[in-house]
Amino acid sequence: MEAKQRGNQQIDLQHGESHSHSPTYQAVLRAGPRVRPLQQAHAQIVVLGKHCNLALLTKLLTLACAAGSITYTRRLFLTVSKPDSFLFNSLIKGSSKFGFPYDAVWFYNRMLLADISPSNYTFTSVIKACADLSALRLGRSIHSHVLICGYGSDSYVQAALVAFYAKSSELSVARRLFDRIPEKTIVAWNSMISGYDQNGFSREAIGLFYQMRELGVEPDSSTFVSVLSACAQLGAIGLGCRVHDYVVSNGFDVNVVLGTSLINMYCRCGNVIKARNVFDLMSERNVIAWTAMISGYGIHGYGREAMELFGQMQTRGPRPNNITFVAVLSACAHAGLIQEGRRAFADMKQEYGLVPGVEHHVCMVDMLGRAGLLNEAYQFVKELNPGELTPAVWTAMLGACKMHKKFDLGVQVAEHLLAVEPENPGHYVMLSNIYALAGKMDRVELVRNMMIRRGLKKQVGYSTVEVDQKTYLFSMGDKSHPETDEIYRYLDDLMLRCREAGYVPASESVMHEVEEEEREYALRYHSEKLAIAFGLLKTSLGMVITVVKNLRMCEDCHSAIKYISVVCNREIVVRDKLRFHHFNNGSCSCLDYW
DNA sequence: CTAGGGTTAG
Repeated sequence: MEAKQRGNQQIDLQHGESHSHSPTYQAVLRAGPRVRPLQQAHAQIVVLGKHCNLALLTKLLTLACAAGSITYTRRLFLTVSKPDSFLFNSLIKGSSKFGFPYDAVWFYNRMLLADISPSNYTFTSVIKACADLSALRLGRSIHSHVLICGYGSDSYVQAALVAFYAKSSELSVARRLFDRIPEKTIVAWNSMISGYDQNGFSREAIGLFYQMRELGVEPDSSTFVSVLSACAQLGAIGLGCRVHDYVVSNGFDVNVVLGTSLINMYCRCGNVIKARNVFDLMSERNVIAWTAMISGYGIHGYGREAMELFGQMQTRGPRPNNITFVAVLSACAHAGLIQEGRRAFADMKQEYGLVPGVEHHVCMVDMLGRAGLLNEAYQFVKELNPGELTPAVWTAMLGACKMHKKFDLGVQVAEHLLAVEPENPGHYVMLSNIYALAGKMDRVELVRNMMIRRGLKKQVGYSTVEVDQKTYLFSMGDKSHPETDEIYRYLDDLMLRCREAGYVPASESVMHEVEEEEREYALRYHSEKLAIAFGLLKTSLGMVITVVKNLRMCEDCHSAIKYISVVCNREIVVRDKLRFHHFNNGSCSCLDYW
């Protein structure tokens, strides 16, 4: 064995190739993360009989992985006779870093089979792979390997574990682990904050951020990204602006990720102008940044601006991808840009070779349906492959039927949906609304009863409004607020003034409320009306009121708010589940098209 | 002989 090693070394020395400056090693480095040049370098290695040089092979394999060819990497790996821990660690890290989590796990298993002990470095990478796979069971067992091998207090491993449990929706486990870390690194904090954010617990994410600040821990750009995302979800522009100020005044570099996060926050908090400012100032803009900005215009109904930016992207920006086209098509749908939408859908397939998915189909049906082109929308649906006829597509078709009062087709579609997704309360609500519009009140009652019998409840609607950087939450008929009496009195008075100005409340028949109590409160006290009343009470003239609602707005509220904007002479902005409505002087930016 | 980890955007 010793003799053999020495022998190899002698050969290497002969060729002068035993260290990193050898021509072969240089050839591998020059090849970089590109498959073809790597194959050539590999050929050279084989020809020179250097296929036993592990250092060389490790570099080659790492680059093959970085080149994105996991098949080539694996093929090369099988030619290595005695892989060592260094090679395994490099491979596991590379596969998990470059998006091959399955392979990372596979290499990890090979490592164990080869009886090579994993190190803390091994664990960080393989745990990340488990996180990417949301592979809870596997991750748990690797967690126990960690403890057995004595790496339970390695700070890198701990942060990776926190992120892993959070990504596997085990937030309480993640939190318990996090709490037990005596010296929390900034990455541990970030893992927990982003864990909350990614699971929709925006308030918890922000709460933990405040806790971290109180302990004097300095945030970094990754912290900001998660906090801004939480602000975006909540519509918390106050905190969002403060984070932005902090970033700028402390000289943080607004990199492409942070910039995109800011764009998203400003767009979803209602300030597209500031979002565009950030976009224009960014030194690097990738496809995600462009898509975020286009999508931002889209949700505000600024279809022209969205298409203008998309045009620029096509001529001098990064190549649009599937998600870009979701943003483009939905912008077209919200703004009624039918020609542009049809064109984009065709370009997506023909010019860019992209395959439309469910979301694109939904956008198309939605776009055509809203515009009243019901036949074309229906034709579009019928031309889809059976596998593409998802409930989401039918739901879009149903929305169009309801909007344009296509009774027969609407009932047909709704009944189909009820059969496929009997547990989705939204379908019942739609069907009952369609019956109500057709004046078939007995049917309305029937659907309502069916819903009750199946124990289904309409999703609870709530709205939030920010006053003095604090957000207040209201739900329908809510009386939990300490100033409830004042708010209700003010709202009643306000609606009276709206009626005098010509507002006609929607008839009760079009409202679908399951509980008796809800019916009583429904019209007058929908959550957005309460939130707006509170906002008007607490802010001075000239201040814009911004409300965030978790569901779509009903037509009655939409009409009422138009009147409120007149009688109070206020600009009111409402973000509903899908888009923004800017109410001013009695009209809405969506032009009643939403 | 060879590097070095975990967190972050649409």
